Amino acid sequence: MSPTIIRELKQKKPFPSKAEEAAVTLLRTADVIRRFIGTVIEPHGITSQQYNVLRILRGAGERGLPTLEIAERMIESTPGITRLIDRLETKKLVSRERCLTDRRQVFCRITAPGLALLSALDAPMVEAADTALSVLKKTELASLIDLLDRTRAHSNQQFIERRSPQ
Amino acid sequence: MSPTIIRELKQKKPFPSKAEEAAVTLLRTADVIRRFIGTVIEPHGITSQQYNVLRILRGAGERGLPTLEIAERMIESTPGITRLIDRLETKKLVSRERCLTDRRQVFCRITAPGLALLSALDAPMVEAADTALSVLKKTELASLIDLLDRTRAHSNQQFIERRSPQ
DNA sequence: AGAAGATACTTGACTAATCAACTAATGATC
DNA sequence: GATCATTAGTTGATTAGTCAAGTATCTTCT
Repeated sequence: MSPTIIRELKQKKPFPSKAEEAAVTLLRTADVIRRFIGTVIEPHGITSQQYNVLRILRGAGERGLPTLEIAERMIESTPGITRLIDRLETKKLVSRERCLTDRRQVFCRITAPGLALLSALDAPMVEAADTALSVLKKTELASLIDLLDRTRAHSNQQFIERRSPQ
Repeated sequence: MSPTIIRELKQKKPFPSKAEEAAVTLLRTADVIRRFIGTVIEPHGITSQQYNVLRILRGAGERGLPTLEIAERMIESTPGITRLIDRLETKKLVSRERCLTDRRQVFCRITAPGLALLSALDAPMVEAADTALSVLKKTELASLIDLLDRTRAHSNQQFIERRSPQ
């Protein structure tokens, strides 16, 4: 019964559509979470995006991953993946090597300092997420995840169709 | 029963905490929605952030709003509000005027071309949001909004406490 | 009234994101 | 096996975002 987002953004009129209200609510909530998580990551000298890349590379293990494969796995997609990784390489947190079997590809690997940095962030990150979402009960958390998963699957499909209509 | 986000990001291991999974899911879903909405707005020559400012100013009416008041109402907060509005002024979509009673403040108002641009976007925006969220039933939409509202309220509080601990 | 503090921006310097070419390597086809 | 298309990544130019410091104005408190 309480149109929270309307009060929060000091809107005079209610949203014409519930879907639009949900979209605005989703974007604003994500922004709050993003900034909250940022306060955990950024004091360690890397951005959230760089953290994301390191996590992906840790998950990928010894072999590493080709550059664009990393881009595809990022939480927030970015066309600037090359320079993002340039900065991580400058900080000695990742290393790069051209692939021998397919010389177009460049494999990226996380370094020991990179792994150490991630280790230091593991506990604080879990704690931050727990804190941010601790208002929700277990079942609510599960239902939030489910609603978001379905929304994402569907709107991603719409996004793809809109960009490349056949 | 399906850990969608794990498959999607090609993670090998499940998330150690449900809260972390929810946070990642939330951020990624917001990113998809943001890009989807971007495809509607950006062909009109403005960014999503600029669109957000115009919407706020349309809602504010004749009197307009002081610069920092706009920043507070934005969906995604930005410290670069001055230059964001500079760009809108250059495009003649907003006008600015120093307040006479408090000469520190600068009131921003949306111009006629700004209003026209918004009008052109109203229907497509509602449609985009509807499309993006059309997988969810009415009750699910309401419950998503509720879960997000509560999450945001709580984590925003945590964010504030963490930044300025007394 | 004059000083101290708070507000409301603004600016400068720097970093990062975006888009559109561009190169190099590979694969597919005739 | 030359040609065309595709893939993988890079680079350049432009735009946008971030953080710290600065200026002007107002408020409060002696």
